[in-house]
Order: sequence, then structure tokens, then C-alpha cells
Amino acid sequence: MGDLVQEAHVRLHAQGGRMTAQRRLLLTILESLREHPTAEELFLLAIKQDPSLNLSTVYRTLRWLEGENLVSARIFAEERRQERFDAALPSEHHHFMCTRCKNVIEFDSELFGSIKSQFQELNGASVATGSIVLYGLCSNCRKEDFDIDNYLGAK
Amino acid sequence: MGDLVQEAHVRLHAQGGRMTAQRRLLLTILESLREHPTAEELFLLAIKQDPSLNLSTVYRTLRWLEGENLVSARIFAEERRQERFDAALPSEHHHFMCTRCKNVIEFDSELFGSIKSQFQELNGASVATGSIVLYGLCSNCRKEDFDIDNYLGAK
DNA sequence: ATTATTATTGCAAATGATTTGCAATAAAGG
DNA sequence: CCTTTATTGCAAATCATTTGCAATAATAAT
Repeated sequence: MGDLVQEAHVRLHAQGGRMTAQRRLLLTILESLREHPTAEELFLLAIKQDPSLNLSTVYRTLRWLEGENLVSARIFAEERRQERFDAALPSEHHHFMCTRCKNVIEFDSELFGSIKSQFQELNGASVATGSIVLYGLCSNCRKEDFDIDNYLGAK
Repeated sequence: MGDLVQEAHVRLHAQGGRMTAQRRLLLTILESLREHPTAEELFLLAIKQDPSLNLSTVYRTLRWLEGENLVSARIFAEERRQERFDAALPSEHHHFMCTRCKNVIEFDSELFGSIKSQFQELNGASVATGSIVLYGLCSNCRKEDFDIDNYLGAK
């Protein structure tokens, strides 16, 4: 059993909550994914194993996890109004989304700290959190675009 | 008449569109604002001058502007699923949102370029766009929090 | 200026993601 | 095993945004 299931179990117990089959299933899937699924994508994966699972249970589970800081939700510019859920690593990290395949790549940046403190000093603000989002083509999709160009060029 | 109205006029003409009273009103308000209003906030400002204006006209106008790259839309983490519209400066810029008063401050960062190229090199991706979002307390709200603390402390 | 053309509007209804009320179900403690 | 009550599935509600359509009004043509 993975870390996330374990951790959730402990926290649920501490707050009088219950570890249900539905939660265990969702947590297991969630920690097996490198991707950042939408609620519906997670739901579609989960009903393969439990067809009676309901989408609202998925949302309720994700919101609970979010409140526990075990998952974070974000909306990417490419996909207005739809949230993606990230089984949050404890450390601060940033995201790149491929505008073609919608895959999300996480990355770190030592420069981010300087950006924050620079902003703080200039504005007298106190920055608590923040993140960087980049958009473009991942290496795979760059290749495919190149192949298509070649194909079209050859015709 | 401001730049935005002017520019929109030119583009509308070029594409067989029409400069209506509603558009002129919305554009005028938009370029007079330093803030990043939601569609509804813009609507509420606009109906003071034209009470018959409809919210869907506001959305249609904003979407057209977005398509023309005269306005950009973004969703801040603090406000799930609600878009804010930014009468986009031509240059790349970033945002800070105060989690208390919801005010948005724009800022530049020379370091952003390095972050992009660093990511590109590490991942073989090509980064087209991106942005930084910071959250925290603006200088005003820091003061107010301080005042409240003092007040509570003094009681 | 007047008229014809058709882009744009206001309105109401639709959409799509997410949330909520509620009765039925099932963990966990005793 | 029984009891308590957190959690579920379901259906209906919400909220921001979008869309179809008939009426209106900017522009082009006369």
C-alpha cells in the first residue's frame, strides 16, 4: 500500500473519518499516476475497477485531499474552467503543459525564490505562494509536428 | 478616444465588423481600468451608463477582444472557475493577487526568460508562452492585518 | 438621405463542470 | 453482532459562460 493511502488513513482516523473502498481506490489510482488528471479522467479510470462509483464521490474525495494539502487543484489556460488535480509533492514546483497533447510536466526552479523576493521588495507585499506555468510543445509533439511537416512537404 | 477603442475600430472595419455603442462603452471602461475585472464586474460598471446592456454582450465582446489579442483571460487559484480579463499590454507580464482584497498587481521579470530557456534545454520542449502568478498580501492589506492584530492585542 | 444588407444585440434557454440535499448504505467502536 | 453516524449514489441545483433566434441597428449601396 502506498504512501498516499497510508497517510490518508492516518488523517481520516485522527478526524473521525472512515477509509472506504471508494477512497482507497481513488487514492491508489491517484498515486500511481504521473499525470494530472481531471476529475472525470480519474473517474473513468476508477469505474473500470468499481463500476458503481459515482462522480460526486470523486469530487468529494479530491476536495478532502485538497483540504488536507495532499492534492492541489489548478486550471490551465488551455482548458478554461476545468480543474486538474496534482497528487502534490510536498515541495514547491511548477508546470509545463503541452498545448498539443495536454500532458503536464513538473519542474523546479531555483530562480523562483529570487523572483518572489524581488517582487516583495519592490511592492512591500508579502508573497506566500505562487507558481510558474509554461505552455508550448513537448519534445514528442515537436517531433510529430516535424513529421507532419515532412509528410505534407513530400506530397 | 483611447487607444483600445481606436484599435478595435480599425480591426472591426478590416474584418467587416461594426463598432456598436455597446462595444464602444465596454472598450472605454476596459481601458480606463487598472484592475482585472471579471465579466460581471465589467457588466456592473457598464450598465450604469447603458442599463439595457446584456451580460452576454459583455462576454461576446471580451471573447472577440481575446481573439484579437487585445485582452487576455486568466483564472486565479483563489477564484475557481471565474475568469478575470486583462486589457493586455503588448509585453509579457506576470501577476500578483492579494488573497485578502483580490487586487491584482502586474509585474515584469527579467528572470523569466532564463526560466523558459532552462526548461527548454532540460526537456527538449519548445516554450511558447507562460506566466508567473504570486499570491500573498499586498502592502495595504499587510498594514490592515497589523492594525487588527494591534487592536486585538490591546483589548 | 433612404433603403437594403447582415452583423450584433437582448433574451431565454442550454451547457458543462462542480456542488449539494437526502435517503440508503456501510465503516468503526463497543 | 449492533449501534452510531460518516459516506455514498442519485438527482436536482448552482454558477460562470455560451448559444439559438427573432428583433435591432451599423454600414454599404442606391
